[in-house]
Amino acid sequence: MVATRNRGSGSEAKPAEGRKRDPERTRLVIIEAAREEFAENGYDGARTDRIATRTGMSKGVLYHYFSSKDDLFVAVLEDIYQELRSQNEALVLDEFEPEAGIRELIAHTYRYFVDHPEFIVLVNSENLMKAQHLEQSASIRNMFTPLSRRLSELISRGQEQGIFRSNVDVVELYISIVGLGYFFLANRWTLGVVFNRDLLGQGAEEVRLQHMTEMVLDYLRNVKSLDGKE
Amino acid sequence: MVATRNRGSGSEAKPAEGRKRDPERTRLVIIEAAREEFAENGYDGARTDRIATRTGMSKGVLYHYFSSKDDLFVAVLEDIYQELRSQNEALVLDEFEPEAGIRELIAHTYRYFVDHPEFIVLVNSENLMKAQHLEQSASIRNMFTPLSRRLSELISRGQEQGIFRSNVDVVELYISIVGLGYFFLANRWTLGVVFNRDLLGQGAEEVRLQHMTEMVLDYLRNVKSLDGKE
Amino acid sequence: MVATRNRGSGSEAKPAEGRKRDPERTRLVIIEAAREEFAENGYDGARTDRIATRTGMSKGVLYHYFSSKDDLFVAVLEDIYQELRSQNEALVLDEFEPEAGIRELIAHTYRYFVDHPEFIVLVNSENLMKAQHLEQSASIRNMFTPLSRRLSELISRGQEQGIFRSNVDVVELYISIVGLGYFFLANRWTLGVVFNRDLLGQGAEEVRLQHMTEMVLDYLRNVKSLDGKE
Amino acid sequence: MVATRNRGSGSEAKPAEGRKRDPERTRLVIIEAAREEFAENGYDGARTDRIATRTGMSKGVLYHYFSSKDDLFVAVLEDIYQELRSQNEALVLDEFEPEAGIRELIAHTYRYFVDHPEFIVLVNSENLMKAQHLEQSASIRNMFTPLSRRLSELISRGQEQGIFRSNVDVVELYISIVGLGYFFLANRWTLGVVFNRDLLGQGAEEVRLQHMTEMVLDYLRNVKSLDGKE
DNA sequence: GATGAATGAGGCTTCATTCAT
DNA sequence: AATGAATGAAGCCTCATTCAT
Repeated sequence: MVATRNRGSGSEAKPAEGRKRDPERTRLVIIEAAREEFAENGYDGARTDRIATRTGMSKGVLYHYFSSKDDLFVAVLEDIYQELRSQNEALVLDEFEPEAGIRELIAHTYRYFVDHPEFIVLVNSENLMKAQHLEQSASIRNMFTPLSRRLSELISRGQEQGIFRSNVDVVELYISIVGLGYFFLANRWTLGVVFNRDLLGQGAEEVRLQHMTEMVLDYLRNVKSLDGKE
Repeated sequence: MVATRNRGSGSEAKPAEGRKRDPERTRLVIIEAAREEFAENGYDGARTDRIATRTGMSKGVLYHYFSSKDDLFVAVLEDIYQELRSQNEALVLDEFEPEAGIRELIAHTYRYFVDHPEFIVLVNSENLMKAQHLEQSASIRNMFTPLSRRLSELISRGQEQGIFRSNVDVVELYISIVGLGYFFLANRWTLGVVFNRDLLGQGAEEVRLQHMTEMVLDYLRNVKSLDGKE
Repeated sequence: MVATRNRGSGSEAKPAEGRKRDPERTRLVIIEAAREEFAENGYDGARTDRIATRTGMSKGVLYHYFSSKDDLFVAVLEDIYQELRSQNEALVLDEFEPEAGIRELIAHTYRYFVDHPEFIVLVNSENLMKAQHLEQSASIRNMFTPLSRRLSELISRGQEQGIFRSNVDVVELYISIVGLGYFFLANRWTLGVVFNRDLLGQGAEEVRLQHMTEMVLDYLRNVKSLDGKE
Repeated sequence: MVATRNRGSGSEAKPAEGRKRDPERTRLVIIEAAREEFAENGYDGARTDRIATRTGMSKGVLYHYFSSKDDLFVAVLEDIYQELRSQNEALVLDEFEPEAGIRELIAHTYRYFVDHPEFIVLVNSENLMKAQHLEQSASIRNMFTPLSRRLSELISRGQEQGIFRSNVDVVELYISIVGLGYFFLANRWTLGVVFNRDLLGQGAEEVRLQHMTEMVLDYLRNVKSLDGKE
């Protein structure tokens, strides 16, 4: 997202052509470039040289703005998490009926991952390193608790209407919503090989979305409580 | 697994003490060491030096048995997929009632990931590289179609008994079964930060298993078909 | 010294607060900052960034006043040598009896080095570079010949009074006077290690001064000439 | 010295021509090359690339033998101090009459510095860094206490014979013996400029030796004690 | 077969200096 | 005059791989 991404004009990053000496902008250009590089190669596979090349500036500039590759990685992570969160906040769940709200949330979340495949690689990298960067980042800790709360309210409304089950752990639910899409998108290549099925196209993506939406809703719907709890 | 891991004698890996010149064994020791190294650091983060150190042998030996780091990585991947598959095959699904069979499959699969966290890192690494190694590996392509078939049979039995829904895409289902656990286990660190919840302990692991089991079963159970299609 | 250091008001260096556009003053502030930086790190270890930081001004200013790091180093050297010389000149040797004059000179010189440890590092740095900067500096060549002359006069008086030996090479003598203190002060750290003795405190400094004073005076005193020349 | 330097054959360092794969020798070659580079440029001015070039080997080799530039510097320091000490030990002071012994010690020490100008630069560098490397080196701490003892014995003999003064601090004395030569040799370039005298040739070196020998002996000789205290 | 010394390309970072503003 | 962003050469160090022994 790089903070003000797409704000105002549809302006675009890259070498900051035309404008010169705009530190604010330069910083964003660097984060954008780093995001691409880290996304394509992971943390260890990323090269500071290539990040510099992507910015169209010299390598030294990176270090004028960020103290190290690590520091830059943190900035990229903060940026992309910020972006995901603001995407989430753009979705006003309380305008929907409970089931429709869930459907929206699932689709919205999934589409974010489809549109921003960088997120997956960056987050995988960070988990490989046991979240050592995120833990240092004040801006990220607790970042998703607001979303938890809003989801919680949605579920409550559904429960009050008698259409949603009781005993829903919102965090577990959200992890499932994310995980069902994330895992598929992240592991399409190996999954495609072991099942000998083409999972890379848009068709496969839509099939997945439909499947996972059903699964989540079947879990939430109240009917099963009749069968006795599980 | 390293192919014949723990098969035959209860012999154990490492420097192959006592025995000399057992090429077969040496090869396994190397794969074992490489597996650990790749698992802790990912492909790019792994160091051939450290792999050598872990084996207790010299670096030249690695290159005697494997032509490159890439080659070694392929061997490790083949080994661990082989292992997962044989774990799967140890689970004889047709001995179970349909629902119990699903429960077993979910738990079995999940526990494999819990016990072999290497799998996750290795597979993530391979997906970062778009499965370039796996695609070269004859032994892996189609590796999971047998499992698909067996799962399919289990579902069919459930459908015949009227307890499972119709219209189940077995591959999608299996991806969900795996993904619900894998995603959680792989991303525990960042999830823990953004939700400010401790997800690392065994308690959290069990909660997860229970949640995902419910979700999958709720999806499979027939009741919902009454509500009209989803 | 920075030329007019502490001259006139008791004003002090640093960011030149309050006053604006005082090029003369700015120049001095820079030299002062550079002196500290070079003194702490030697020529190669010094950083232009840190010099700028010490001045509280931007790096561009340095290059406005001095054309290069080298140029700045020359300015610092000239400044500190100027300072040493004016310290020397403050000592009016002809007001003393010969022996007392020597004692004063030794103590005065030594105390200068004690109080200005920068001198030692700067001069060592310059010798490492074979005095390439000094040789370009017109203001420094011959700088100490006045002192030689005054020392020479003092010795002559002593010789006339029959208390000092004949055949004294004044330059050699001055080098000894300086060297006996300089070497100790410059190499306290390694000497302390190899002799396992603490040489860093003020106690050790005073012991040294006394020892070297005795040595120089014993050399100058006439008595030995009785023993036959050496 | 590089440990076995000049031992056995008159073999010489450099690229280890002819011989291949002789780690022991390679290590010495590296230390030799590093010694030259550090001696010519000081610690900060030295370049690892140039050290590698001097060895005739690739840069990676340095790091196969030493973990860092720092580590290499320590090795060089240890080597040269070892060398100085063994030079010292080659001088059997108790074979000389007291005064002759002192003369020998002075000349011996001075000539070592003349022949090994590296020593001066290395030690100056180390003092700039406050002996941080030496303090970590077990082999150097206390290295000169044996010499102190031997010098002490020589002085005692002189005192017993009534030709040397009492109250001699051996460490101070030794620092003077070293310092009178070291300071001159180290600072010839700047001294030459400020006194406008050529101090670089062999002539100047010999004049210096003579002057400093006189000075030290005049200090040690007993006569002055008649004059009362100093 | 086995060792580990040696290679050399390339990784991350620094730094004196320049230059647009 | 002054700022500090930008440059690019170079600095220290790493690492997969090769090769003499």
